[in-house]
Amino acid sequence: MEELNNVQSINTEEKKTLNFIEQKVEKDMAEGLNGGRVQTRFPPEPNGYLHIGHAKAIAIDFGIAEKFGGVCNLRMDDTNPQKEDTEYVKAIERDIKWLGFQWGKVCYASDYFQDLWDFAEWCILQGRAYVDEQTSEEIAAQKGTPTEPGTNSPYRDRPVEESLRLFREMNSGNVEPGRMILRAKIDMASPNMHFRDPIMYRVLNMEHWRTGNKWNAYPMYDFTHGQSDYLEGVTHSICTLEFVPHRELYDLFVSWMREWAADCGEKAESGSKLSTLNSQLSTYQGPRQFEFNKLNLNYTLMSKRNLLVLTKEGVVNGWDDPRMPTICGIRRRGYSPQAILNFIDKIGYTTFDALNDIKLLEAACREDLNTRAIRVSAVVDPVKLIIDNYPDGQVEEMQAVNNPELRDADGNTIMEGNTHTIHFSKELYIEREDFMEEGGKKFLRLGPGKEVRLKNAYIIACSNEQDENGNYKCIEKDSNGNITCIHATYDADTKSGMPGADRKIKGKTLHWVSCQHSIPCEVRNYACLWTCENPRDAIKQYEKENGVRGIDAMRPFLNPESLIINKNAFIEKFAATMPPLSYLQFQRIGYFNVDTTSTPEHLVFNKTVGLKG
RNA sequence: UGGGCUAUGGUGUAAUGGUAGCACAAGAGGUUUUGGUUCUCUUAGUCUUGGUUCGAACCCAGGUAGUCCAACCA
Repeated sequence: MEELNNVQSINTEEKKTLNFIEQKVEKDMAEGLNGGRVQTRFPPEPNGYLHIGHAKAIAIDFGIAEKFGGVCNLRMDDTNPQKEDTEYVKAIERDIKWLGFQWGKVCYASDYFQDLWDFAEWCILQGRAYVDEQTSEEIAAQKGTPTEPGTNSPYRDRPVEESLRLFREMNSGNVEPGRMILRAKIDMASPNMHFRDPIMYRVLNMEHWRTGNKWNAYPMYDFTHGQSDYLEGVTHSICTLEFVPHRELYDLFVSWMREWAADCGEKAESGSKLSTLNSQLSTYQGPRQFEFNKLNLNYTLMSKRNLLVLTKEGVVNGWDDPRMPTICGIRRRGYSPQAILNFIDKIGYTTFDALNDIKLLEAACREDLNTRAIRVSAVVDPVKLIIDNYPDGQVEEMQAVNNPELRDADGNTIMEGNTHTIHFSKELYIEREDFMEEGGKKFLRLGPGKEVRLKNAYIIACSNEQDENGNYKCIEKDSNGNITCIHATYDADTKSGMPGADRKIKGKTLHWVSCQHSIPCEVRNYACLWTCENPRDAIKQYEKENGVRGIDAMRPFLNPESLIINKNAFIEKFAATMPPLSYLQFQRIGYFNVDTTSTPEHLVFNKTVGLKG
């Protein structure tokens, strides 16, 4: 009985973690829909780089397939040859792999152009589609408004044969773009605007990067997506909330396609697509669309169109600029795939249009990097510290732990293979902010009369002796009063690892590097690109109020301090051996990543995120 | 002002007619050779008005607020 209870509680526990889409999938499987099969797809348009919003879609598309033993295909939604390019395909594939997902196969909407064409001809023959020869302005005017019904096109009831002839002509290359389109005959009075005789095909007379010159007329999204899902065998077609109004049309076209399969499948050559679809009619009910809320992050602009402006105008240095919300930008910034996935898991999938706090992403990042990052010492704003009583020219080698979070079963830090050598000498650099002449009681770092520990080294102290002018003897200053050098003495009995090192002191432990044994490096500090919480809305409003567009509407909200380059930092030698994209923690400062442009001659580090507090 | 969708602490999310829980953020304290980590604890919530019900965050109706839809884009 107890066992039974345990099993039950585990089951309910698991159920609790399912989001509303996963619950629907689970229910469909339990009911044996589509033969209990699950298939999803991730369908980017290859016209730009993937961003963290896509990561949310990727996580659920691939995640559901993984969770329910199905497959997820990567499908390039390439129905618009004027915007798409092969250059993006590779980047998309690379980013998905980096996130840790694996697709069943890579498909292209353009793979289905012939099927779509045949289906469209069938629709014409059924009297469900017609060629309209009006201008786009006329068509728009007839569409009505959300509050007023539209009116029928004069071409709506033209003979089927005429539509069929003109449709074929649309693909001949002899028809000017805009001259005619193929429309579905549905309902010009529908409250759903997408039902007012939607456009199925338009003439572009343009070469497609995959199909070349074979096609001159190309299908629209609404006449492609559900059909591609159906032709591929997708069961659950997951997309974002703005496609909710499309769902009815999606379902309609899928149902037409099933009719098409039933109608023409018998006569079709056996083994052909149509014949296969016909034979599957009873076991494959067809795809259904499910929608979730897309990712909105505060202080972040997500839309591809706007990101393109930022790169073109040189506001950022390319798509992989560490300030960009692109997957490649975030990767270069130093986020781990797991950090992104954990964040996505935390914000969840709902139908509420939420604005997520970027702090949650940063928290997820710290949480993951804490277990992953190699601890090193870097001094980003150096001031010289001389240990007066340390022998000139002496150098000591000490051991520093790479990652204290690497623990054995008892919770103790594993030391074996988890340390690296550091060098201690008479002249060191410490952070300027770690010394205060008048720090007060709460300032637990260095100052006259104060004692601190140098990480992995010795306890040191500054004397509070003053000269005849009342100046502290431990501080050297330039003519402007800036501190140029600090003097301290070390307690030789307190070397890290020795018994004397256990001495408790009031001061904190400071990081440091040896002047002679550290390497100058460049550290890039990042902040949000935007000064307002919701740049998308702010830009939109500014565009409206001032009649400007693009970059001019963005400028007022750009953070001038989103990138601050510091070329005065020093880092311990060990860090110079780290390859690009290594996860590091500069102790007491934050998480940093080796930039993709970093070389041993010119070390560059990107600040991923600061330590908490 | 037509239709669709949505509303739970500061933020995000759970509770699927039966004890409003979790994470982040914020605050207090302990531990600590990172003012990190970790461990305690605290603060704070069902948009509104009705209805159905023994019982409503959940179902229904109205209101309010937000959001999406009138591209030969996806």
